[in-house]
Amino acid sequence: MRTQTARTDTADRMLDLAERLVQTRGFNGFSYADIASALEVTKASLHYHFPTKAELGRCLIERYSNAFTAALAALDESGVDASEKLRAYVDIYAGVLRNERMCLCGMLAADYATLPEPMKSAVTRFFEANERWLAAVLEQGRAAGDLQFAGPPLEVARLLVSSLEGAMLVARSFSDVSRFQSIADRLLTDLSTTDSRPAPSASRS
Amino acid sequence: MRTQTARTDTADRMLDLAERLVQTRGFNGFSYADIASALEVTKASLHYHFPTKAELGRCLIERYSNAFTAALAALDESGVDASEKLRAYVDIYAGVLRNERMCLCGMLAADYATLPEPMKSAVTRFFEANERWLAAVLEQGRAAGDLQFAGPPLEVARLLVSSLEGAMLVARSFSDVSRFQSIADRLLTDLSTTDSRPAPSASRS
DNA sequence: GTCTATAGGTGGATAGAC
DNA sequence: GTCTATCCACCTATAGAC
Repeated sequence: MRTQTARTDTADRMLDLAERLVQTRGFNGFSYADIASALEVTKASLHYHFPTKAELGRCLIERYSNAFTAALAALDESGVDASEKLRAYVDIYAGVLRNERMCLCGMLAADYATLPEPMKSAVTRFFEANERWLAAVLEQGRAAGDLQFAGPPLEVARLLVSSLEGAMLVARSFSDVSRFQSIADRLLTDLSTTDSRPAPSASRS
Repeated sequence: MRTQTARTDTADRMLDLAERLVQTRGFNGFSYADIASALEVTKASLHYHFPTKAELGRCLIERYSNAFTAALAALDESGVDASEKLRAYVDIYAGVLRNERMCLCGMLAADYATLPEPMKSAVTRFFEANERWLAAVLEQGRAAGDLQFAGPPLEVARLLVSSLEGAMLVARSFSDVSRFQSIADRLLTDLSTTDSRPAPSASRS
């Protein structure tokens, strides 16, 4: 256990700011100088904690992924049903957007071609972990009868991750969280067993 | 009418390459030097045609939006039904992704916070134009009975634009077009009147 | 662990010749 | 319309003192 050092030490404060800068401006849209001046330290001090920008980026994804994993695990332990889990999952995204940020890994997916290799694989692993968690929730929800959808849960999970990332991306450029919320609500409604959409009019062959 | 000058003049070749660079690396992920060396001209020559990077970016969005508008207008004049229009719309996106690119404006939406003002408004106008066109197609398709969905067409249009942008973004990081295609197919199926999904099991109150 | 100082390179952009 | 040459601000990164 940590003794008496500050709750947020220097490296954490650096990561906090770097994270916000990546989420708002992209990995190629900020510099060590931006962080240094905002925290009133020198660039050299930054390089002491994070020798290269690639290493800083890798640490950012690691921390972000761990926080996400922990949040999803907490949801699993909460004992709520699948549709409530999906709602809570969407709320995580909405919270990021309310801070005028894009998902860290969604932003890095845009910068993907310019990223160093360790960051690339960390980004796709983030998406895969999200998809796996969602697929499990979807499967559980369908079995329990509180969700309905056709086909493999993993396919629906991929639709959800991609659609939510895209909804954040577009909504942020309009500075309009309700654009995201409206899309997310529609996605969740389509999975709900208590919606009121018209029944399909015909089956094939 | 253009006389005997080259089919693709210098400025067009510059735009072609700049477009590809933005779509793959983002607006902050390339430089005038990248374009100059690839085309074997000097940076000064680039600055003759496009005085600033902001102006180059503005021209890129303008050209891209015009091409998109023309493609959608051609679809309108083709006389195909709404669901075929949606399929063709998705195919435009798929073609971009097959070239290992992200949608230009989707990429710029990620870079949004770092863009000069003229580029920002051009990006959101692109999204709005897409949403308007899709909303009209959706409305027409629902009236004709070959599409089904609940609520305002504009809401569904926004879901489609955001989801397709997000699906491109994520699929590109996996270098996997089938990831996009599977999501797009599912979105179209959900709008189709000839699908085979299970009927809703209950109506609210 | 933080600093000063600086290396070595690249960014966008301009002047002026041809 | 394209070139050479150059400016200067900024970039990531390092050396070495404290």
